[in-house]
This record gives sequence, structure tokens and C-alpha cells, in this order.
Amino acid sequence: MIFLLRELLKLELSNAVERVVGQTYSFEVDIAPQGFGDFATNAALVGARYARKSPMQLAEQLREELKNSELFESIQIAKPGFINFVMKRSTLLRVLHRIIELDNYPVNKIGTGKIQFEYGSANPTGPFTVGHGRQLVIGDVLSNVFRELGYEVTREMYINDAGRQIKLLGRSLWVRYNQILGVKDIDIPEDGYHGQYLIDIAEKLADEQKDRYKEKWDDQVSQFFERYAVESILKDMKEDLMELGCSFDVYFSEKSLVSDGTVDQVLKILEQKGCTYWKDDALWFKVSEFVEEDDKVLIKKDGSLTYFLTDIAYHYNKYKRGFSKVYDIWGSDHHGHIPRMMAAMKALGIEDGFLNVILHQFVTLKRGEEIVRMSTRAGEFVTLQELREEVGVDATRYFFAMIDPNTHMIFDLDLAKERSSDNPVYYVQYAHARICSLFEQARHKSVLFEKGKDMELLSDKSELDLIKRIDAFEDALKDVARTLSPCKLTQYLEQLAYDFHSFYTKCLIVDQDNPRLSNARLNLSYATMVILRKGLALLGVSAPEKM
RNA sequence: GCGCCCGUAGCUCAAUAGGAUAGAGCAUCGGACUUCUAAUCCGAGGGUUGUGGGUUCGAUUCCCGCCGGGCGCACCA
Repeated sequence: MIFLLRELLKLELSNAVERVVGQTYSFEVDIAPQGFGDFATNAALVGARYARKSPMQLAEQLREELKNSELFESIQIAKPGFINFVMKRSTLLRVLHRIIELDNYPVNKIGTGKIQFEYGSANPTGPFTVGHGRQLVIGDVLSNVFRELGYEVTREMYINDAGRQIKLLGRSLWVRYNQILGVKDIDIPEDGYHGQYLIDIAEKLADEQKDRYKEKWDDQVSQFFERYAVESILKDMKEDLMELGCSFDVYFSEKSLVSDGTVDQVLKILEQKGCTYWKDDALWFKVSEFVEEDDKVLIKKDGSLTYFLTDIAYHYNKYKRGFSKVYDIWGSDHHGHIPRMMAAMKALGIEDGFLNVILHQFVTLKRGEEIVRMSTRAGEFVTLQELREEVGVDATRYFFAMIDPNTHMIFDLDLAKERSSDNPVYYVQYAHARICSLFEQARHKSVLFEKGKDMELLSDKSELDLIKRIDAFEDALKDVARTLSPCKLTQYLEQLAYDFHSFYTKCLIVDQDNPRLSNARLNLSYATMVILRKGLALLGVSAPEKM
């Protein structure tokens, strides 16, 4: 049974449109701007071309058709052809009753099927940077929202524990270890890892192993240092994830794709389809056959595998696991990787739409007037941990969620630190804390809170605005899913908090002399609280009862 | 040179699959606490949406050119 206001309206309108125009088309229903009633639709504007009438004429006909509906108090038509609806108060209250009755906002489970979000994937060659933080938060929030909408979501992190970078990491650690043992004339390779964290790890290692590997280097030693470095760094990374409130269902090892034969399988398929060839002692994939890009190497002439090859294998593995769609979240510097991955998907016979890539732009850090340049290899960056410790988990998560992934983001550290109380997260949290204190007050003053009663007494504009906003929660979630941008949710919550704060300022909620009106307003506050909690939980941000 | 993304208030960002008067926060100015948390509310100022065209009832949004910025263009990942 439909109880959301906009859903109800859309249904009635669709029926009317079908009767009047004789066909269906998509249109919008929104909360109307100030002075244009409760809700507004562009149905007549969009439909004008199908109906072969002017928008105003069509609007008039639709109004006539809807005249007898029980939902509306009145229907007006405005300038180019908007139809504006004033709802009956009893209609507005339906949502509220439903939420109170369920003690929850029942989101329509429109999602079907198994999907996957892959994010936070990083070389285990150093701690997470703030850039990773952005990606982690985007992925985590999107996963939460898709799950809320009914999808079966797997959160996954790909661990690039193979390849040249890992060898470099092992070598870099070995150099640090030797430096600690006093070996001179030994330096980290030019393109190796120079960060302080490797010195820390080397110190621990030197402590454990003494001079066992001093000035000794062969394949076995190399492997030992690689493993030691990766394990140490992974441990720190997982701790970081826990602190940030990000959990994954699967940590997928790149190495495992070789050992379990997936890579060979993929190579065989590509060869069979004639998508590969040998040139200069290397194996190439015919990217150019599928998209306008140059061919790429799969197996290097030294026999080692490229990242491209293992990534194809990884996505083949995802496909075999039965996901209907997978979403990869990558930094924008990887955008060049998209066309060739799409080409590979085609070559493997995987249907369009399976692989979806969400790119996020870089995070620039600003300290004072200075832009902080960041590079993992040079060891010049601010870690996610430092950021989290400076501004707190709630602010970190909220800040990353509130900006569209596609927007280049400037993170002002001083601002985040010094003016932390100006962060919008506190604005939303404060609304929740205020509601909690209202119930405290009600108990204190012995004002009775009875769920689901007296709500017909709600009539102030601020009260009705708040109801409409509560109603729109599901649309906010759908917007997040459609645009793949968590900022739609933070924006909605700020709107909701704003509507609540206005209502709070204008209406005395706990009033001993007016117990029934108080109860009505407590019910409205309660419904608001339900949404705030739910929304903040989806963001992974706490909902404090006191501030 | 080619490709991807971006350009909106002084700053950080929004603006739903083209919609009505382009919105918030910070900053600036002026109001509101003897009554539920002033981390709040009410109001004011601040914009030729980088720029020039095009598409149409209507463009911040779509298309083309130009200017400016970020990022790619590896047998790195």
C-alpha cells in the first residue's frame, strides 16, 4: 500500500495522464517552491508534445480530470504550465501515521539482485592517504544506501599484493633495515618508497631479526621482506578501516588470481577469441579492436604479468560470482584504464552495463595558504589517520560524503580543525540532540507522549513543511543511487534539520497547558528523529543524544 | 598534441532525467534567549552561472568553438 505522498500523487497523475493523453511518459513531482502550494509537477509541460496541445491547455484538462480526487484541497495552474497541488491535511498526515506505527521509515525495496562495490583498493605499500579516505567513505555510504534500497550488496577491497611495486617495497624496506644496522652507501631506489612508515617497520624488523639479513640479498630474502612489509602495512590499514567505521565483506588478493588459475583461464579465452598476439616477446591484447585506444601488454617480455591482465582476471572472477552489476570506485588518475577494461569485458562476452566505474576527483589539502603536495612514494602526504585524529570520525566521514565525487575537493585542514563546530555535521547532529532533549523535557514536565495520537492538530506551516520533508526521504536515497553521489543524502539531512530547527523555534513543543497539541508535536519530532537516525546511520555518522 | 573531469556569491560547495525567484554554510551587517539546548532561528547585502554561439515554450544543466585549471596518455599500479 502506498503512503508516501509523492508516490500517491504520481500514481493519480499517471492515471489522469493516460486518460487524457492516451499514453504515458515520465514527469516529475516535487515539493513546490514557496508560494506554489505543496507539490508541483511538470507533467503538462512535458506532455504537451505528446498531446499536441499547449502546456496550459493540457494542464487545464489534467486539473479537470483530478478534480474529484480525495487527495487535494485545491489544484492551481501556473504560467508556462506547471500544476500546483495543495494537499488535504489528512493526506499529509498519512505518512506521519505510518512512520509512527512502524517506528521506522519503510523504504520501498526497489533494488533487486546481487551487486558489488569495490573501493579502497590500494597497493599495500603505505598507509591510507586522505584521498583513500574520500574513496572509502563514498564506497561505504553508497553500499549502505543500495542495501537500504533492497540490493544484496558485497563490499570488497582488492589488495594489490603482486607485481613490481611490491618488489620495490620489499627492497625499500631492506634498505631501511640495513641503514638501521649502520650499513653505509646504500640507498632506496629512485622509484622506491621513501616514507617514514617504512623506517618504523624496519626498526621493528631489525629488533626481531637482528643482523640476520644484513647485506644479504637474494630471491628468498626479497620475498621475506616483501611479505613482512605487506603484512605490517595491511595490519595498519585494517586498523585504520575499523577506526573509520568501514568494514568489508571480502578482501580479495591479486596474487590469488594467479594461484587459482583464473589468469590462465582468462588468457585462454582471449587467445581462443583471437584477441591477443605476440610482439617483441610480449603478449598484447587487441584493445583497438573494441575501442579507439592503443593495444596493451598483458605479459611483459620478462614473463611477468601486467596489472591490466590481473585486473581483467579479477573482473572475470566477479562476473563468475554472479553479480548483476559491479561498481568500481577509482581515483580520477585511473580514468585511462576504463576504455581498455570495457574492451576486455566485451572480449570476454560480458554484457554492457556489468562494469560501472565511479571516478572521484582528487583531494587537495590546504594548510594555511599553502597547498600540500602529496605523493605516496616520496612519502609526502597526510595520512587518513592524521586527518581522522585531527577532525574526528564524524566530521571526516560527513565532509567526504557531502561533496560530489566528481568535484575536485579542497580540504582546509586549519578550517576543519579550528572551526570544527562550524561543520554541517554538527548542524544535523544538533537537531537529533535537540529532539532527544525534548523527550527528556516531556518526561520532566509530565507531558504525556502517546504515539500516533492528536496529529490532526498539526497545522502550522512549519509543521506541514517538516512533514513534506520527512516524506521525501526515500527520494533522497533514490537520488543517491541514481547519481551515485552520497552528497544527495547529506543535503537532504541538512534540509530536514533546517525544517526541524525552524519548527522548533516557531512552535512550543512541550507545553503543560496544552497536552494534546504537545503530543501532536512530540509525534512529529519523533518521526523526524527516526529519519535523522536512519540517515546518519547510512552515513556512518553518530547521532548523539546530548551535545 | 590526443583523451577524461571541472569552471556557479569573497571562501567551501549545492541545484534532481532541461523547469517557476540559481540555494546552503563560513565570512560581513542588523534583529531574537526570565519559557523545550542560541552548536539555533528571523532578516539584509553579495551572481551577466569562465566566455561566444546553437538547440526550445524554458539552459547552471544538452551540442559546438574559445579561455582557464586538475588528471591521464607505460612492458607502473
